[in-house]
Amino acid sequence: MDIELAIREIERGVAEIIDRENIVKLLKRFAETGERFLVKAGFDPTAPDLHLGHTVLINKLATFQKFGAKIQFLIGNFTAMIGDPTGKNVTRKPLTREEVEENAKSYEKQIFKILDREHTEIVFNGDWLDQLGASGLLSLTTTYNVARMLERDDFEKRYKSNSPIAISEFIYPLLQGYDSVHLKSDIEIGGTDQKFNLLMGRYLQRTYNIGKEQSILMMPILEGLDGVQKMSKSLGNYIGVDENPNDMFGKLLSISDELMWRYYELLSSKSLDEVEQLKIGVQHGKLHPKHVKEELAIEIVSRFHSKEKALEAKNYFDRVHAKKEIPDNIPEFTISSSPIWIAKLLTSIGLEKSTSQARRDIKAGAVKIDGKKISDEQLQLEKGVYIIQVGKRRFGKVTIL
RNA sequence: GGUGAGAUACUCAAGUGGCCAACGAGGGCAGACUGUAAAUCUGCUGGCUUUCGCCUUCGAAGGUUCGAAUCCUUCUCUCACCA
Repeated sequence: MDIELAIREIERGVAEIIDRENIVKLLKRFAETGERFLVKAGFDPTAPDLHLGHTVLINKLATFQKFGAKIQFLIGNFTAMIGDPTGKNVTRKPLTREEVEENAKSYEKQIFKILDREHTEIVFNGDWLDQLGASGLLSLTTTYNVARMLERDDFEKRYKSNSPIAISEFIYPLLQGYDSVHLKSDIEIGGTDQKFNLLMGRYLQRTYNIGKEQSILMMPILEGLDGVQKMSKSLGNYIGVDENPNDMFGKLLSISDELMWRYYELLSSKSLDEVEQLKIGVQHGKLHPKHVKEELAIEIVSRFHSKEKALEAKNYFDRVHAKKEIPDNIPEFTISSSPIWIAKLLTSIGLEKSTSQARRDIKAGAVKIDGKKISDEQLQLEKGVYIIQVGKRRFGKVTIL
C-alpha cells in the first residue's frame, strides 16, 4: 500500500485535520501488520433519507476503509433525545425501538451502496448510554466546566444573545465524546460544524485514560444545486440518493461548471490525478465541460442505481433536452367537458397552479400545444388529444372528450 | 418583572389616510442566447370562466372614517436594554 497516496486521498477535500501524525501512524500499522483501525462517524436516527451532502462523509469513510479502517457507523438514538446538534430544536421526542430499527435498516440499504459491509459495524449509542446511569452521567459531567462548554460556537452566540440553552444541551457533547471512549475510536470524522463535539471525544478519551486519543477529520458542507447554500432538503437544492436516475442525472447536469469541480472533489471516486487531467483538459479547450459533467453524472447515478440505468438516463436526457423531443412517460389526463378554456385546463391537470399563472405563462410564450407555441390566452380547446407543454419541463397528454 | 422598538407578500425591505395588489433587492418562473448549465439581456411574480372588472391580503380582533397597511383600543408574538 502506498502510504503517500493514501494520505493524499484521505486529505482530499477535507476542511481540517487534527492530529494528522496519528492517522499516518495508523495507516503504516495497517500496511505493515494488517491491523485495522477504528473510524467513527455519528448519524441522526431520524429521517434517513440521505442526499449527496451526507454522502460526502460516507465517501470519506469508504476511502478510509480502502486504507485499513473498520467503520463504526454510530446511530445516535440516545443523543437524539437531547436535540439536534445545531441547536435548532431544543428537545425531541425519543424514538421507539422499532422506529430506530426501521431507520437503521433504511440507512443500511443506502450506505452499503458506498461502504464495504464487511468492515462496517453499525452501533447504537443507546446501548451503552442507557447503561451509564445517574452516577455514570454525573461523573461524566465532572470532567468539564461551564466556561469551557460555552466555548462552543453556538452556545457562545446563544449565551451572549440571551437565548435559552437547556442544561441537557451541555450534556450532548459529553455524551458524543463518551461514545468515543466506549468505542475506543482511533479517528472520528464529521462536518466542520461538529468541531467542538469531535474534540470532546478526544478530550474524554484522554480523561478516561483509554490509551489513545482520536484524530479528527472534518469535512466541509457540500453546497447544493445553487452552488451557494448548503445542500439540504428544506432548501430544495438537494439530490437524494433515492431519486430516480433521470432526475438525478438531470439535476447533476444542471449544476454550474464551477460547482462541478467541487462535486468532483467531494463526491467522485476518480483519483486526484484523473480529476486534475480533466481540469487541464477543460482549461486547454480539449474537453468540453459538458462532457466532463456528464461523466460525473454517470458516475454518481451508477453508484446509486447501475451503470445501465445511468446510461439510459443520459440517453433520455439527450433525447428530451438536446433534441427537444417529447419525453416517454408523460402524465396522461382525460377531461370530460369541451370546449375548455386553455388556462382552466392547465390548472385542472396540475401543470399550472392558478389560472392567473397560466395566463401569465401563455403571455410569456411558455405554453406549447403539440409543439406549437400559443399566444392566445382565450384559446378554447375542442375535443381531441393534445400534447401540452409548459416551459421546458412540464408535459401532459390530454384527451378531451 | 420594568422600559423601549418592532410584526408588510417566498425572504429581506419601503410605504405613516385615498394615486396600494402595495417601491426596491434577493429568490422563483418564463422568454432569448446556450451545453435544459453558468454568465448576460428581457418579461412575469395574490386569487378569480375571462382582467380597462371583481375578490382576498400588510401579526389578530374590534373601532374611527365616504375611504385604513397607514389613525385609535385591546390582544398575541418577536427583539433590545434594565432587573
